[in-house]
Amino acid sequence: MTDDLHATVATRLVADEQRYTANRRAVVEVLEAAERPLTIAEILDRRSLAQSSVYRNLVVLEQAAVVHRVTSTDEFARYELAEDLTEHHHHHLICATCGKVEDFTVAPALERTLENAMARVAAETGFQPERHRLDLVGTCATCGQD
Amino acid sequence: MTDDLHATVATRLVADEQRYTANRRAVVEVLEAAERPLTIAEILDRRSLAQSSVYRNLVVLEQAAVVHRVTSTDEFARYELAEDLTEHHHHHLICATCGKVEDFTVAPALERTLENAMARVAAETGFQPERHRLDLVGTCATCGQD
DNA sequence: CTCAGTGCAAAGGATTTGCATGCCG
DNA sequence: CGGCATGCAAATCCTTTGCACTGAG
Repeated sequence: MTDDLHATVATRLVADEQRYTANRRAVVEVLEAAERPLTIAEILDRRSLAQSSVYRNLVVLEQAAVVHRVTSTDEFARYELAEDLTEHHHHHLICATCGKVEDFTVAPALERTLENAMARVAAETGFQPERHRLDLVGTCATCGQD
Repeated sequence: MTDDLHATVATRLVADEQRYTANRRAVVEVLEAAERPLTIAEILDRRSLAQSSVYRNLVVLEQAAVVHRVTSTDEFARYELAEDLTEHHHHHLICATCGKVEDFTVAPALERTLENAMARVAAETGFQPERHRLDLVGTCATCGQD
């Protein structure tokens, strides 16, 4: 599974005329090991890398559709592996207090309903939807212990 | 309707021990006139106000539940009037290319399904959902004209 | 009079970029 | 060898803050 992942990443980078360097692999490994989207600071905590390289490589990886950028309520950008590189489609629980982002999934029936709604919107407006973002914003278990 | 709006805003601010000043009213009027969430720069374009006052007043207005902060794919924060001050609950079409945010609504049945899903997640995890965020990310009509 | 709100300018902090060096192809 | 990736440090840019001033109650 892991080998598959790196092979796929390499393919996507090559398709984008980019190399799969050691630093880029390091970033992918960190995100693979994480169970939730990580901030740049969290990536740097887990691997000793130059900050600017992480920023630059995340741009490259996002452009090659390897990683996905997630926005929370705070000012930090967070990154996760693209959904089609991991097991499945998921959504986010966003803590309005601390900004932490956790993953969750919903029933397939609801997903299908969402897809239908997206298609309808595309038909009614000039907007071309690529993906949907269903997040729950609230208070995480940790911040809720007051 | 407009008078109602300002009366409600005033009430919320008073409840938060804040005044409804001319600058704050100006911000509310700008957001009321807009048909989509606006960036700080867009607010400043529409009214001649000190940048710092806009930032500070948006903090106050958000805390009083008068305005709501929306995150897009770009680095600019966007603001809109709280949903319960305007006609109805809506979602956002977010352009991945230019960051622009437009409003849209979905069928009530889908909304109810979403509410149910939220309640289930709350029961299964320690997370306390306050609201949901269903956005469609894609390409807007303008950026799609290539 | 008092104190919150305002405006200007300077500071903060995440992110980006310039440039010299290193390394893959 | 040539060119992209890297790392350090400096620059950017959205946002926040310090401070003196104004105005509402």
